[in-house]
Amino acid sequence: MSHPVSCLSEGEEFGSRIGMTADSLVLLERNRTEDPWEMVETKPNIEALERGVPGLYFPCYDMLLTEDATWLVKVSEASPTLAGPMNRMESQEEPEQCPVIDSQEQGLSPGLEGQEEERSLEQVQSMVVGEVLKDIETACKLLNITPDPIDWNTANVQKWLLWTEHLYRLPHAGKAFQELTGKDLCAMSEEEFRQRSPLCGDTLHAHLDIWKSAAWMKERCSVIDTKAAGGEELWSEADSSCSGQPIHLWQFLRELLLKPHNYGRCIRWLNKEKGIFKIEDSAHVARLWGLRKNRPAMNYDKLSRSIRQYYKKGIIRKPDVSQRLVYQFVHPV
DNA sequence: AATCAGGAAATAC
DNA sequence: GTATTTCCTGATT
Repeated sequence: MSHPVSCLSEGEEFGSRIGMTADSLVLLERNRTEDPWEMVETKPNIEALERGVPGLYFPCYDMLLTEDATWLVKVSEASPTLAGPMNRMESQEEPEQCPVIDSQEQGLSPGLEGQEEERSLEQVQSMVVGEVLKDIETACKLLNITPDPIDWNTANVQKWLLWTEHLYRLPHAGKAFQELTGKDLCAMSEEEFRQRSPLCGDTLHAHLDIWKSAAWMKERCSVIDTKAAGGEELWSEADSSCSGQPIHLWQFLRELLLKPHNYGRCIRWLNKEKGIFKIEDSAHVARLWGLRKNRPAMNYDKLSRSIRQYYKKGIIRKPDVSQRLVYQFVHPV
């Protein structure tokens, strides 16, 4: 499974740039799990299958590989939150959102009234792409790196490698890419990746390919959006990842809690209204926090000490009936 | 053995 | 100065 598919018959620059390798696409679904750190088995996890549109699963990949990329633009129109960098807080208010519903609600392709099949296809496509972009954005927040690999410094590259390796249970290959910047990385062919890392170079290359494509899409969408909307209000809902200030632990915990889809197995609400949450996997949460803050030695002992500092500040407290690993936000939102 | 509670000092910004 | 991070002692689950 390691020959790049020359995609996109209409070979304009859009298409060829967007085109992902066959590897990338296989990776997209093979390796996605709800909680990367918890991954025990590699199972296909495409929600389309679980939600009962089996017939559309494979065709959508054909489309990804062969169609021109106008649907990507539609995605950007349907999901303005994807357009600007880091500004999709609002869509994450709904923990278990369904991208298909999203698309319908936001009026995806209103001009296709008669063509149910095409419409469904587009829904699945936008869903898949949306999920990928969402994952990338999540990873960016987590690692505190930019979505576009071209901007990465050597430290960012190492972080990404560490993350990707951990995410997909790859052998550690960071050393082979030690002194490379994102720019270097982006310029490398799949072959060069394999030379650096015979074991997983192709996989890493494929993943980087996905990131590159996503960044390119994002940039294009934001250009379109800026033209259309005058570039205003894209930054209105500044979240912790673009506010410039270093993130606070309580904010970070809130972010994890906001994404049960991704982190529900390591931290979850016991009572969202009261702000009571439970850390289900202390080591895991600590690892994520350490990753975010560049503290490789972070552990739950230290993380919990930081939480306890919040007691006297009135940010977090122990619930009335104290339970192990259970805390409560003093001011639930 | 893992968590919890704080004091105290170190560190990053 | 703030917000942790690091380290530690002792208590609790």
